[in-house]
Amino acid sequence: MSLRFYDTARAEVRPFQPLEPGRASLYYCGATVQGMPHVGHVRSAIAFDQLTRWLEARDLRVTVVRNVTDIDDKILAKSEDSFREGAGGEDPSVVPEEQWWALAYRFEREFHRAYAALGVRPPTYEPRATGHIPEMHALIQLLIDRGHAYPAPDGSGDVYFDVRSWPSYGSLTRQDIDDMQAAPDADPRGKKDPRDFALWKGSKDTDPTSASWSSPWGAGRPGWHLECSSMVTKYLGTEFDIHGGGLDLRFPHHENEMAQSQAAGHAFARFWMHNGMVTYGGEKMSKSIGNTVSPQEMIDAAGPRVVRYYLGQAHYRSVLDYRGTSLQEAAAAVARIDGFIAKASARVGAPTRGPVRAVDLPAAFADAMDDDLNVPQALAVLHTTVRSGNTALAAGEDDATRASLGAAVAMTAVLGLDDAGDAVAGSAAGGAAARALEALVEDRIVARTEARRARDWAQADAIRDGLTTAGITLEDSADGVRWSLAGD
RNA sequence: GGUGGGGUGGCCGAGAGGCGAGGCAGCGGCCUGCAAAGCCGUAUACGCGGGUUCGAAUCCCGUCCCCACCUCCA
Repeated sequence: MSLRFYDTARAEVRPFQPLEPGRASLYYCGATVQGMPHVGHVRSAIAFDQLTRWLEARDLRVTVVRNVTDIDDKILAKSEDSFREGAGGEDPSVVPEEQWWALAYRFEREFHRAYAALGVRPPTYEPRATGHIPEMHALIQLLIDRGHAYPAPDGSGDVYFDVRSWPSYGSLTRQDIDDMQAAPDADPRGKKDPRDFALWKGSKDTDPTSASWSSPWGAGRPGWHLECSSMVTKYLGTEFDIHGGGLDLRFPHHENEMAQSQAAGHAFARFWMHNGMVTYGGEKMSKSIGNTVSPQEMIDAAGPRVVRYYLGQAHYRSVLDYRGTSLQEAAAAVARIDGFIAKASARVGAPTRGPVRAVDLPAAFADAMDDDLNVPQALAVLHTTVRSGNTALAAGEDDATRASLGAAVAMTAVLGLDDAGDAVAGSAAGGAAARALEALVEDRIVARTEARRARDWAQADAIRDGLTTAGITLEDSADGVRWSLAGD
């Protein structure tokens, strides 16, 4: 079977044929950098990182563009708040008297830190909204010329998209404008229809001058949806393969994006892919509810590899409910995989790492990934490989061990576990402290081995218990004693 | 009100007409001086009620419940 993905626009899984043979173009929505990243942001990035890795394994050259929304209402509001008397106070995430652009850039760096820690490879390019004002102006003008946008008649300087002028508005989410529930607090301003959305927002007196750009319709700043349409077209063209993002972006963001791009005459995305939400106690994790867990909290608790495994283990479209025991369970699974990789590498040598190609992977794994990235099923193949590898290892069958090791390492690379943390626990971690630790542990292991040879079990166990208390686990085997740090 | 997605064994989580995915936890065994790790074995699982079928977790009808989106949100 060949590659197939679920396309939100058609609500079905269908075969994926790249627009251009041998290449694929992917645009997915990054963050509005108005605060610290939370787990949901990172899950989305991991999902599209897995997609990218799989497309590459299928021999496609992938161009990935992920935007940074660095100007919006919340960014401006938070910056304004930081100039209030006593701003910040006990909240360490607030920097007093911080300009909006400084705030946006500070959080952009936090996102990069989180992505990097979890092995999300950087996209090919990461454009910022504020860097594409001329492209947005051109698109607005095109929409006005084609009769799908209009400057507000109330003198606000706003320019709106005219949803009633675009018959297929609502088609991405299969909604009829007339059936939609009107927002209770919607401000109609100068809109012809309450569903009309801002392409350009006229400056208000209270806006900082640094957040205002001149335009043919008056000074102002970009509307949210417009940036993506402009940047997609600039970097990937008027038609491209896949547009991704979180499920909550389907409406209104992606609906509006699709409407304005297609109304401008662009074919736009061939596939729309959306990842499921992360919930906490059954409710969507979100800033407005306040039930968020930060990636950093998870990393501190379980290490980056375990967090990567946890967030990437469920199917990307399903809801992922975080519970207190989630990370422990993931840690046990990762320890099993890592334990095999470490022991097998010690026995037959570490496999050479290079680009992973689907044809070199177990067929069942490749089939699962081809089928709309069925990661849970792919993981089952990985675990089965680990089990047979352990059996081969115990039986001293080096060729079989080597085969399982190579397959396991390749599969972890596709899933992105290779870039998150270090696979080899204990020893060789680098650095003076690590070398010192290794020397000390090895010394204790030698002492214990001598005690065991002398059948002095009390002494041998005392040494092992001492190491256990220090968080070091010993494993005896025919090939010698292996040690590892707990939780590593 | 509209539009999507769900309810699978103690827990997580695939599957979508017929050999009970995989992981975690548990139990029994092998291995071990004892452990750890590993291996083997181990489950009247498919929200509820009907129906179709030789056979249904998978199809059909009905019904209950949950989540997301329709306002900023990954």
